[in-house]
Amino acid sequence: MHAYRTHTCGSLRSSDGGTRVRLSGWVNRRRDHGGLLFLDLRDHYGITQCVIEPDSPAYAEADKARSEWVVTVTGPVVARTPETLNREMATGEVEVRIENFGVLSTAQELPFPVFTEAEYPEEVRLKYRFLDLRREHLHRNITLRSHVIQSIRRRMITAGFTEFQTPILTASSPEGARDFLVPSRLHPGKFYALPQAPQQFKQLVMIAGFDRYFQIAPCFRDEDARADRSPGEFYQLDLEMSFVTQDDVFAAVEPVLAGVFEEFADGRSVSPAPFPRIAYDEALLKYGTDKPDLRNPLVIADVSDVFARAEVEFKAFKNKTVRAIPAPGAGAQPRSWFDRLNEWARADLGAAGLGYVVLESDGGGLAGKGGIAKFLSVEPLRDIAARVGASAGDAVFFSADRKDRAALLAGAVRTRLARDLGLIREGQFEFCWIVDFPMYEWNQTDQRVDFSHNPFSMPNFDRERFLTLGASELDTILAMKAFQYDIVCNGVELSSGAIRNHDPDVMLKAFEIAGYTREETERRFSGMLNALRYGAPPHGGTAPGIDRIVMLIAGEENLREITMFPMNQRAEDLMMGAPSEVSPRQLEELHIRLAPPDDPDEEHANG
RNA sequence: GGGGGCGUAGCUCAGUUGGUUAGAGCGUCGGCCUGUCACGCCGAAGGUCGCGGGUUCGAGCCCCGUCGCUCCCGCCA
Repeated sequence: MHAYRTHTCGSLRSSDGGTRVRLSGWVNRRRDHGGLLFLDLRDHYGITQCVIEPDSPAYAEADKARSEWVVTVTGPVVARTPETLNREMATGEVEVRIENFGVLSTAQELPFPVFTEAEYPEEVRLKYRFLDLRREHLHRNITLRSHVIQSIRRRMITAGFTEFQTPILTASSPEGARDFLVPSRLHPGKFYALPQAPQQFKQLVMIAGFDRYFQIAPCFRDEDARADRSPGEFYQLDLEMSFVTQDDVFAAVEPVLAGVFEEFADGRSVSPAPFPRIAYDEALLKYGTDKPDLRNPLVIADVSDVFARAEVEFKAFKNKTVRAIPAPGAGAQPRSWFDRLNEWARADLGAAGLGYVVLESDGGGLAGKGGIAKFLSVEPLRDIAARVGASAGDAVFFSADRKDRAALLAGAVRTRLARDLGLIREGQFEFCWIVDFPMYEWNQTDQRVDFSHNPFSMPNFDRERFLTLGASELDTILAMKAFQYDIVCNGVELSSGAIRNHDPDVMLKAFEIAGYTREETERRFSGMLNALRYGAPPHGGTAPGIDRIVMLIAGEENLREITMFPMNQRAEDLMMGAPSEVSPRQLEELHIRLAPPDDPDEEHANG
């Protein structure tokens, strides 16, 4: 007989009846009937009911077993009678009669039971993560994560990509998020940084001639957490390709993502490739965000010109950007529903207010009721209705503000309306590319030009003209687009990518426009610029977030549900006790002296 | 750095207008029970009401402060 098991706890069926087997696992539940003891044995693969009677020689030993003890049992597989089989369990048609019983490991009373999916506080779940991971739901999510990554890797390799590892200890980068720093022992006063992304390395891989690179890459950023943003560390499907246009990148990525989502769709539909391409400006206008949820059927329209007309005398909307959001069927909602939305917009969104009008049929025509209806005569009302595709029985909401704020407010209203009215098409994965991001933006506070997103993106602009742009051509500079794109699924930004700037002259000019002198750019990005001067192929790529892909597939709202050992919101690992203090000797070796923030207790103790 | 929510038994939660000894379910422990599978029945143990201060004859409840968890804003090229 095998030392620990001949079968797993998920494998036995009625066809195994009569076989003498050995199982090992955790005691999931213990049901003591006095004259009959049931022990449900659980391992990674499933649960099998084991049973023993008091006259059995092994009874005394088996009777001691408690929840979550690790035990091993030997005995024959017995088909259950029709009255006693359990169709809820995969192994429910059999049970194992315990003839030999051994305890491999005992367990203290658990801080929370692991055989239910009840909700427990994060603090407890994280401190005892190894117990939480025993629970079916989390156990399944983590296994799913592994399968998703395996599928991605297989598809990437099939598509002709090669996986390479890039360094974890690297140099601090001057742009972007805060770095995690690692002190150098050999170089007093100097630090490594953990990579925020392998951005520069993957470009160097292209310059080195490897053509198609990918990596399930760990990334580190010392920024505050969100439900969909881990503190500290996360993984990206990092990829880069040589001799490609933006469309070539899309064509390579679409089948991989669509394929993975279809593989794990489990009845949900996936938007077919090619995914829709939506220009950044168009996304802000129609959806009020650069990461639109296309499961939401509502489309925003600009109606600024309608309120600018002389005949429309509504001062609050004059000289503002006004966006209209349709609310299909909302005419049936009570007044209180509109008031609640208005109050929400004021309190939560900081809006001055949320205008609305309810559309009614008036003979053959259209009439407005409620909200700002009295300011809208038939003509403007009809125009607004036509633009958002609304008709009698619908309502239309308005956001009015400076252009950027009006767009974002309209986007928030669009999302809220679709949720409240039950319009979101659940059970779908709706992908899109957001393209034509602006290369630069105006920094109102500092009165200067900033990079809008990624400073290493190639401007979508004539090269010779770009090199001669003057500071006075601000309108041209701010109107310029970049070969920069995001991929979005169900309102979740999965990745940003770009066709990179592989031309050193264009890069120096790009930074000059953003206020860097030539010398400064040469100094800060010397490694990259140097490499570009030795024959760099045109190249580009993207980096979809693995965690967010798994979140979408698993249908989870929080990264902790799909991460094996997550940190809490304050970037602490409660199980391992990280971050932790280190010994004076370690600090000495690293040439580090601490200067912690003032601690009143400390002062008191010293004083 | 800022804002919202939460904090009562190991866990999930109830706790009225401030009023006697702070309760229930699950879990744990003990007893009974031969077909359960969320087994059932009986009993027991288990509490710094997050912490500190205040108001009051009296505080889980009211006030002030503080800590922790969480969600959001800032931040995340």
